[in-house]
Amino acid sequence: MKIGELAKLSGLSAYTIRYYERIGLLPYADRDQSSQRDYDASILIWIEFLGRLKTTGMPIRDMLRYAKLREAGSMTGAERRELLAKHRERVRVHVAELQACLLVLDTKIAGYASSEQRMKDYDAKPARRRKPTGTRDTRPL
Amino acid sequence: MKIGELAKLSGLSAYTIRYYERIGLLPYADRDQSSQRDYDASILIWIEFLGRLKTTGMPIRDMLRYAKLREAGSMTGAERRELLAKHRERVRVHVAELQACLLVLDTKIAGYASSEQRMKDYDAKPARRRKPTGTRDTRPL
DNA sequence: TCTTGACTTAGAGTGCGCTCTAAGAAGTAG
DNA sequence: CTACTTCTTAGAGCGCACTCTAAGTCAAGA
Repeated sequence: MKIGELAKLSGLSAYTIRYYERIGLLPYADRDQSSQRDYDASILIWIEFLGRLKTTGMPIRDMLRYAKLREAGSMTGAERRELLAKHRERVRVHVAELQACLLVLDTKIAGYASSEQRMKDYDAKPARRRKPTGTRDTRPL
Repeated sequence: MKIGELAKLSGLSAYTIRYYERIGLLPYADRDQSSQRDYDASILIWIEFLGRLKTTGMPIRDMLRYAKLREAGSMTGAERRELLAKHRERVRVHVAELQACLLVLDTKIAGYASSEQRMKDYDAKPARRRKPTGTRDTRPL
Protein backbone atom coordinates (compact mmCIF):
# COMPACT_ATOMS: atom_id res chain seq x y z
CA MET A 1 0.00 0.00 0.00
CA LYS A 2 1.35 3.41 -0.98
CA ILE A 3 1.10 6.51 1.14
CA GLY A 4 -1.89 7.91 -0.76
CA GLU A 5 -3.95 4.85 -0.10
CA LEU A 6 -2.93 4.71 3.53
CA ALA A 7 -3.91 8.36 3.81
CA LYS A 8 -7.39 7.57 2.55
CA LEU A 9 -7.83 4.55 4.77
CA SER A 10 -6.43 6.16 7.90
CA GLY A 11 -7.94 9.60 7.55
CA LEU A 12 -4.52 11.22 7.97
CA SER A 13 -3.02 13.31 5.20
CA ALA A 14 0.09 12.01 3.43
CA TYR A 15 1.87 15.05 4.89
CA THR A 16 0.90 13.98 8.36
CA ILE A 17 1.93 10.37 7.79
CA ARG A 18 5.39 11.48 6.66
CA TYR A 19 5.56 13.89 9.60
CA TYR A 20 4.67 11.10 12.03
CA GLU A 21 7.37 8.90 10.55
CA ARG A 22 9.89 11.74 10.74
CA ILE A 23 9.27 12.29 14.42
CA GLY A 24 9.15 8.58 15.20
CA LEU A 25 5.45 8.10 15.86
CA LEU A 26 5.22 5.72 12.93
CA PRO A 27 8.01 3.23 12.25
CA TYR A 28 10.28 3.87 9.29
CA ALA A 29 8.32 2.41 6.39
CA ASP A 30 9.80 -0.06 3.90
CA ARG A 31 10.44 1.50 0.50
CA ASP A 32 9.83 -0.13 -2.86
CA GLN A 33 12.37 -0.20 -5.73
CA SER A 34 11.69 3.47 -6.45
CA SER A 35 12.04 4.34 -2.75
CA GLN A 36 8.37 5.00 -2.24
CA ARG A 37 6.85 3.94 1.06
CA ASP A 38 5.12 0.58 0.92
CA TYR A 39 2.80 -0.09 3.85
CA ASP A 40 1.37 -3.22 5.35
CA ALA A 41 -2.28 -2.97 6.36
CA SER A 42 -1.30 -3.76 9.94
CA ILE A 43 -0.09 -0.20 10.37
CA LEU A 44 -3.72 0.89 10.36
CA ILE A 45 -4.28 -0.63 13.78
CA TRP A 46 -1.45 1.39 15.22
CA ILE A 47 -2.66 4.58 13.51
CA GLU A 48 -6.12 3.99 14.86
CA PHE A 49 -4.76 3.64 18.36
CA LEU A 50 -2.71 6.82 17.94
CA GLY A 51 -5.94 8.49 16.88
CA ARG A 52 -7.57 7.46 20.13
CA LEU A 53 -4.67 8.83 22.13
CA LYS A 54 -4.96 12.05 20.16
CA THR A 55 -8.73 12.25 20.59
CA THR A 56 -8.25 11.91 24.32
CA GLY A 57 -5.80 14.80 24.29
CA MET A 58 -2.48 13.04 24.71
CA PRO A 59 0.33 15.28 23.48
CA ILE A 60 2.59 13.92 20.77
CA ARG A 61 5.60 13.74 23.08
CA ASP A 62 3.74 11.22 25.27
CA MET A 63 2.59 9.18 22.29
CA LEU A 64 6.22 9.18 21.26
CA ARG A 65 7.26 7.80 24.61
CA TYR A 66 4.69 5.04 24.24
CA ALA A 67 5.85 4.32 20.70
CA LYS A 68 9.46 4.06 21.83
CA LEU A 69 8.53 1.64 24.61
CA ARG A 70 6.55 -0.43 22.15
CA GLU A 71 9.53 -0.61 19.80
CA ALA A 72 11.76 -1.53 22.72
CA GLY A 73 9.85 -4.78 23.12
CA SER A 74 7.86 -6.72 25.63
CA MET A 75 10.05 -5.86 28.62
CA THR A 76 8.45 -2.41 28.68
CA GLY A 77 4.92 -3.63 29.30
CA ALA A 78 4.72 -2.37 32.86
CA GLU A 79 5.87 1.08 31.89
CA ARG A 80 3.41 1.24 29.01
CA ARG A 81 0.61 0.11 31.28
CA GLU A 82 1.50 2.83 33.75
CA LEU A 83 1.63 5.46 31.04
CA LEU A 84 -1.80 4.47 29.75
CA ALA A 85 -3.28 4.19 33.22
CA LYS A 86 -2.17 7.72 34.10
CA HIS A 87 -3.55 8.98 30.85
CA ARG A 88 -6.83 7.20 31.48
CA GLU A 89 -7.20 8.97 34.81
CA ARG A 90 -6.60 12.35 33.20
CA VAL A 91 -9.20 11.55 30.57
CA ARG A 92 -11.70 10.49 33.21
CA VAL A 93 -11.20 13.75 35.06
CA HIS A 94 -11.62 15.65 31.84
CA VAL A 95 -14.82 13.83 30.95
CA ALA A 96 -16.21 14.71 34.37
CA GLU A 97 -15.32 18.37 33.77
CA LEU A 98 -16.99 18.30 30.40
CA GLN A 99 -20.13 16.84 31.90
CA ALA A 100 -20.20 19.58 34.51
CA CYS A 101 -19.81 22.14 31.73
CA LEU A 102 -22.65 20.51 29.84
CA LEU A 103 -24.94 21.06 32.81
CA VAL A 104 -24.00 24.73 32.85
CA LEU A 105 -24.60 24.99 29.11
CA ASP A 106 -27.98 23.29 29.48
CA THR A 107 -28.99 25.78 32.15
CA LYS A 108 -27.85 28.72 30.09
CA ILE A 109 -29.57 27.52 26.95
CA ALA A 110 -32.75 26.91 28.91
CA GLY A 111 -32.45 30.47 30.19
CA TYR A 112 -32.27 31.83 26.65
CA ALA A 113 -35.18 29.67 25.61
CA SER A 114 -37.36 31.03 28.40
CA SER A 115 -36.26 34.58 27.55
CA GLU A 116 -37.49 33.99 24.04
CA GLN A 117 -40.72 32.60 25.38
CA ARG A 118 -41.25 35.70 27.48
CA MET A 119 -40.44 37.84 24.44
CA LYS A 120 -43.07 36.03 22.45
CA ASP A 121 -45.63 36.42 25.24
CA TYR A 122 -44.81 40.11 25.36
CA ASP A 123 -45.18 40.51 21.60
CA ALA A 124 -48.43 38.56 21.56
CA LYS A 125 -50.24 40.40 24.36
CA PRO A 126 -48.27 43.49 25.37
CA ALA A 127 -51.21 45.03 27.25
CA ARG A 128 -51.84 41.98 29.41
CA ARG A 129 -48.36 41.40 30.78
CA ARG A 130 -47.92 41.19 34.52
CA LYS A 131 -45.17 40.78 37.05
CA PRO A 132 -44.10 37.13 37.03
CA THR A 133 -44.92 35.53 40.36
CA GLY A 134 -44.11 31.82 40.40
CA THR A 135 -41.28 32.17 37.86
CA ARG A 136 -37.91 33.44 39.00
CA ASP A 137 -35.89 35.68 36.74
CA THR A 138 -34.10 33.49 34.24
CA ARG A 139 -32.43 36.24 32.24
CA PRO A 140 -29.19 34.71 30.91
CA LEU A 141 -25.76 36.23 31.24
CA MET B 1 -9.43 45.24 41.85
CA LYS B 2 -6.15 45.47 39.94
CA ILE B 3 -5.05 43.05 37.28
CA GLY B 4 -2.76 41.09 39.60
CA GLU B 5 -5.56 40.33 42.01
CA LEU B 6 -7.95 39.43 39.22
CA ALA B 7 -5.26 37.11 37.87
CA LYS B 8 -5.08 35.31 41.19
CA LEU B 9 -8.83 35.05 41.59
CA SER B 10 -9.51 33.99 38.02
CA GLY B 11 -6.61 31.65 37.48
CA LEU B 12 -5.62 33.49 34.31
CA SER B 13 -2.26 35.22 34.06
CA ALA B 14 -2.18 39.02 33.84
CA TYR B 15 -0.72 38.52 30.35
CA THR B 16 -3.72 36.49 29.36
CA ILE B 17 -6.19 38.97 30.83
CA ARG B 18 -4.62 41.78 28.80
CA TYR B 19 -4.57 39.56 25.73
CA TYR B 20 -8.27 38.75 26.17
CA GLU B 21 -9.06 42.43 26.47
CA ARG B 22 -6.96 43.20 23.40
CA ILE B 23 -8.83 40.72 21.24
CA GLY B 24 -12.21 41.67 22.66
CA LEU B 25 -12.99 38.65 24.79
CA LEU B 26 -13.04 40.80 27.89
CA PRO B 27 -14.56 44.29 27.80
CA TYR B 28 -12.21 47.26 27.88
CA ALA B 29 -11.54 47.73 31.58
CA ASP B 30 -11.92 51.03 33.38
CA ARG B 31 -8.58 52.60 34.32
CA ASP B 32 -7.76 54.39 37.55
CA GLN B 33 -6.02 57.79 37.75
CA SER B 34 -2.71 56.19 36.83
CA SER B 35 -4.31 54.33 33.93
CA GLN B 36 -4.14 50.93 35.58
CA ARG B 37 -7.02 48.57 35.01
CA ASP B 38 -9.56 48.58 37.82
CA TYR B 39 -11.91 45.60 37.79
CA ASP B 40 -15.29 44.95 39.30
CA ALA B 41 -15.71 41.50 40.83
CA SER B 42 -18.57 40.81 38.40
CA ILE B 43 -16.04 40.20 35.64
CA LEU B 44 -15.18 36.94 37.38
CA ILE B 45 -18.50 35.40 36.38
CA TRP B 46 -17.82 36.13 32.74
CA ILE B 47 -14.26 34.81 32.99
CA GLU B 48 -15.54 31.65 34.61
CA PHE B 49 -17.99 31.13 31.80
CA LEU B 50 -15.26 31.72 29.22
CA GLY B 51 -13.28 29.07 31.06
CA ARG B 52 -16.10 26.60 30.59
CA LEU B 53 -16.28 27.37 26.90
CA LYS B 54 -12.53 26.86 26.72
CA THR B 55 -12.64 23.62 28.70
CA THR B 56 -15.22 22.32 26.29
CA GLY B 57 -12.96 23.12 23.37
CA MET B 58 -14.59 26.21 21.90
CA PRO B 59 -12.09 28.14 19.79
CA ILE B 60 -11.48 31.76 20.73
CA ARG B 61 -13.06 33.07 17.53
CA ASP B 62 -16.39 31.51 18.58
CA MET B 63 -16.12 32.84 22.11
CA LEU B 64 -15.50 36.18 20.47
CA ARG B 65 -18.66 35.88 18.46
CA TYR B 66 -20.58 35.12 21.63
CA ALA B 67 -18.94 38.04 23.44
CA LYS B 68 -19.86 40.43 20.62
CA LEU B 69 -23.48 39.26 20.67
CA ARG B 70 -23.56 39.71 24.43
CA GLU B 71 -22.26 43.26 24.08
CA ALA B 72 -24.79 43.92 21.35
CA GLY B 73 -27.58 43.48 23.90
CA SER B 74 -30.65 41.45 24.57
CA MET B 75 -31.84 41.36 20.96
CA THR B 76 -29.17 38.76 20.24
CA GLY B 77 -30.51 36.16 22.64
CA ALA B 78 -31.76 33.79 19.97
CA GLU B 79 -28.43 33.83 18.15
CA ARG B 80 -26.51 33.25 21.36
CA ARG B 81 -28.80 30.40 22.27
CA GLU B 82 -28.20 28.83 18.87
CA LEU B 83 -24.45 29.24 19.16
CA LEU B 84 -24.42 27.57 22.56
CA ALA B 85 -26.79 24.81 21.49
CA LYS B 86 -24.58 23.90 18.54
CA HIS B 87 -21.57 23.93 20.77
CA ARG B 88 -23.35 21.73 23.30
CA GLU B 89 -24.03 19.13 20.63
CA ARG B 90 -20.38 19.09 19.59
CA VAL B 91 -19.38 18.66 23.21
CA ARG B 92 -21.84 15.80 23.66
CA VAL B 93 -20.43 14.05 20.62
CA HIS B 94 -16.93 14.57 21.92
CA VAL B 95 -17.80 13.18 25.35
CA ALA B 96 -19.22 10.09 23.70
CA GLU B 97 -15.98 9.68 21.72
CA LEU B 98 -13.94 10.04 24.86
CA GLN B 99 -16.01 7.40 26.60
CA ALA B 100 -15.47 5.02 23.69
CA CYS B 101 -11.75 5.70 23.91
CA LEU B 102 -11.84 5.02 27.63
CA LEU B 103 -13.23 1.58 26.97
CA VAL B 104 -10.39 0.87 24.57
CA LEU B 105 -7.88 2.12 27.11
CA ASP B 106 -9.42 -0.05 29.81
CA THR B 107 -9.13 -3.10 27.59
CA LYS B 108 -5.55 -2.33 26.71
CA ILE B 109 -4.55 -1.69 30.29
CA ALA B 110 -6.22 -4.92 31.37
CA GLY B 111 -4.21 -6.67 28.66
CA TYR B 112 -0.95 -5.33 30.04
CA ALA B 113 -1.99 -6.26 33.55
CA SER B 114 -2.64 -9.87 32.53
CA SER B 115 0.66 -9.96 30.63
CA GLU B 116 2.40 -8.97 33.81
CA GLN B 117 0.50 -11.64 35.70
CA ARG B 118 1.61 -14.28 33.21
CA MET B 119 5.18 -12.99 33.50
CA LYS B 120 5.01 -13.41 37.26
CA ASP B 121 3.60 -16.90 36.95
CA TYR B 122 6.38 -17.77 34.54
CA ASP B 123 9.05 -16.38 36.89
CA ALA B 124 7.55 -18.20 39.86
CA LYS B 125 7.30 -21.66 38.35
CA PRO B 126 9.13 -21.83 35.03
CA ALA B 127 9.21 -25.66 34.97
CA ARG B 128 5.49 -26.07 35.46
CA ARG B 129 4.21 -23.77 32.76
CA ARG B 130 1.76 -25.15 30.26
CA LYS B 131 -0.13 -24.03 27.19
CA PRO B 132 -2.96 -21.78 28.30
CA THR B 133 -6.31 -23.41 27.54
CA GLY B 134 -9.22 -21.40 28.88
CA THR B 135 -7.40 -18.09 28.55
CA ARG B 136 -7.19 -16.42 25.18
CA ASP B 137 -4.06 -14.55 24.21
CA THR B 138 -4.26 -11.09 25.74
CA ARG B 139 -0.91 -9.83 24.56
CA PRO B 140 -1.32 -6.07 24.13
CA LEU B 141 -0.34 -4.10 21.07
C1' DT C 1 7.02 10.04 -26.66
C1' DC C 2 4.66 13.02 -23.83
C1' DT C 3 2.03 14.13 -20.10
C1' DT C 4 -0.12 13.35 -15.84
C1' DG C 5 -0.01 12.37 -11.27
C1' DA C 6 1.76 10.25 -7.21
C1' DC C 7 5.64 10.01 -4.96
C1' DT C 8 10.55 11.65 -2.67
C1' DT C 9 13.36 15.06 0.40
C1' DA C 10 14.58 19.09 3.39
C1' DG C 11 12.93 22.80 5.13
C1' DA C 12 9.74 26.86 5.40
C1' DG C 13 5.18 28.54 6.72
C1' DT C 14 0.63 28.53 9.29
C1' DG C 15 -2.85 29.05 12.96
C1' DC C 16 -3.74 28.85 17.61
C1' DG C 17 -3.35 30.54 22.18
C1' DC C 18 -0.83 32.35 24.78
C1' DT C 19 3.73 34.24 27.00
C1' DC C 20 7.18 37.19 27.38
C1' DT C 21 10.26 41.43 26.55
C1' DA C 22 11.48 46.20 26.70
C1' DA C 23 10.99 50.55 28.28
C1' DG C 24 8.78 53.34 31.20
C1' DA C 25 5.31 55.25 34.88
C1' DA C 26 3.40 55.09 39.35
C1' DG C 27 2.40 53.50 44.14
C1' DT C 28 4.42 51.42 48.66
C1' DA C 29 7.75 50.04 52.44
C1' DG C 30 11.89 51.13 54.97
C1' DC D 1 14.90 59.48 49.10
C1' DT D 2 15.64 54.80 47.58
C1' DA D 3 14.39 50.45 46.38
C1' DC D 4 10.93 47.41 45.09
C1' DT D 5 6.87 45.91 43.03
C1' DT D 6 3.13 46.35 40.01
C1' DC D 7 1.41 48.18 36.54
C1' DT D 8 1.31 50.32 31.31
C1' DT D 9 2.07 49.70 26.03
C1' DA D 10 3.40 47.66 21.47
C1' DG D 11 5.19 44.08 19.59
C1' DA D 12 8.21 39.87 19.43
C1' DG D 13 8.64 34.95 20.52
C1' DC D 14 7.14 30.29 21.62
C1' DG D 15 5.28 25.43 21.55
C1' DC D 16 2.27 22.57 19.32
C1' DA D 17 0.74 19.98 15.46
C1' DC D 18 0.59 20.07 11.38
C1' DT D 19 0.64 21.82 6.28
C1' DC D 20 2.71 23.17 2.43
C1' DT D 21 6.54 24.37 -1.05
C1' DA D 22 10.24 23.47 -4.18
C1' DA D 23 12.75 20.68 -6.85
C1' DG D 24 13.20 16.42 -8.43
C1' DT D 25 12.19 11.02 -9.45
C1' DC D 26 9.42 7.52 -11.33
C1' DA D 27 5.62 4.69 -13.51
C1' DA D 28 1.55 4.25 -16.13
C1' DG D 29 -1.75 5.74 -19.78
C1' DA D 30 -3.00 8.30 -24.44
